[in-house]
Amino acid sequence: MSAPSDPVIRPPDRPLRADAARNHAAILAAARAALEADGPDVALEEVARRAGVAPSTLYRRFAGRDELVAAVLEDYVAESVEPLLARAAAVDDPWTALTGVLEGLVDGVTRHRGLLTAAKAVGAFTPELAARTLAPLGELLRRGQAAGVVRADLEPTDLLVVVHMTVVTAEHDSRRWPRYLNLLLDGMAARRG
Amino acid sequence: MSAPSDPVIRPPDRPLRADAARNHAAILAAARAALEADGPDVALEEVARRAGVAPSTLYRRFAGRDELVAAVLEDYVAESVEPLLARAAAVDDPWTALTGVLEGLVDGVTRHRGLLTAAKAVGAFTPELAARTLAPLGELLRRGQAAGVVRADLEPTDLLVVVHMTVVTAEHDSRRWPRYLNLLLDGMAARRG
DNA sequence: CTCGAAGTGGGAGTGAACTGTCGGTTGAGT
DNA sequence: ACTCAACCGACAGTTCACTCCCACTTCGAG
Repeated sequence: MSAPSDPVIRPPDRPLRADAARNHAAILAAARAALEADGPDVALEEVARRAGVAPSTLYRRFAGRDELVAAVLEDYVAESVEPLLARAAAVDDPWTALTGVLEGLVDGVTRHRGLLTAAKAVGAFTPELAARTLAPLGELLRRGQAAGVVRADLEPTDLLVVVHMTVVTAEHDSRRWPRYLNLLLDGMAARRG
Repeated sequence: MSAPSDPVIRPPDRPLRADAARNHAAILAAARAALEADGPDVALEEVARRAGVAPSTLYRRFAGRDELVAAVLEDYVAESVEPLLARAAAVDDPWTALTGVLEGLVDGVTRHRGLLTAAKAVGAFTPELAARTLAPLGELLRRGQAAGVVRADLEPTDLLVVVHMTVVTAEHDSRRWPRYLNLLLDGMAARRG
């Protein structure tokens, strides 16, 4: 019942060996690509194939599908979403900041539908992860409402819902989502008195 | 290589025997229920179990998963969607007719997410099926535009997109979709002035 | 009511697709 | 040069789609 070389619980002090780190990164990249190309249910075998490693190696790095998807998601958020949110926070005009971040989110997510679907399926959206994006998003919303350009009854989660709504339109026509986002933005703008 | 008793290609002149027809209906009903309860990937074995028939009977009635899902979808459209469209066509006020049908569609589809997901996965949305709903929908849209209450640049497929957008909000909170539909309807109404 | 045909049950079985594990081997780091 | 982390390939085990078979039941035409 001991753990001879437990792949999951890894002492954070000892760094990965060079080749192991390479594989780790290759698997993450391969998983992201595979989720897009082959859908949210890709076989881990296929991910391993794309990464150029044996399936057993994948299982040594990640305990299973859940952990792999969670890692890919974490990777994506840290690399794409958070910088976007940070840039938006630096924009002066609240409306521009808000629409810009929504456009950026939709644009990114439409290119990672497979990942997001898989993440939902395995429950990779932890409260912590959600909070990390909702907090800055809520701040943008608050600024817009304070400036009187955004409807007062909107909540931070509404913004995620709006992103989700816009993203699904890409299934019908991948190039017309700005049209539908504008439809929603129309509804979100404060009513002119 | 001959076909001793080919289960799929059935002479359309000879009707099903009473018990066979019963099973056919039971399987369709069971499949619909199973798709909701167990998700779009339910095992056909499970469907057969729910229907109270042997797996072999299911395969005798339907060639495979694709055909079963297509039949369930066809059934659903004929039974729920088309009557709804027909009722809306009889409503006098164009705006009421349009919003009513959109609400009805969303309400129905949110209760059949599994079916719709499965249908998408197996490509059961044939152009013919789409046309059967798009034609009446387009007519409702045309009436609204003629009356000047709906934005002129909307197209029939936009209405399906709007339904889809609204339906996905149910994943976040199953009871708040009217809120988001209203957001969209705001954007769809003709600009006053 | 009778009888042939249509339909069914259920089990055994094939093959494919995956997940996850094991033991021997390689090569990175010291 | 030596050792152990990390690798690979093979494989056990599962699940599921779909097929085949045949004795049995049920239907419905005459």
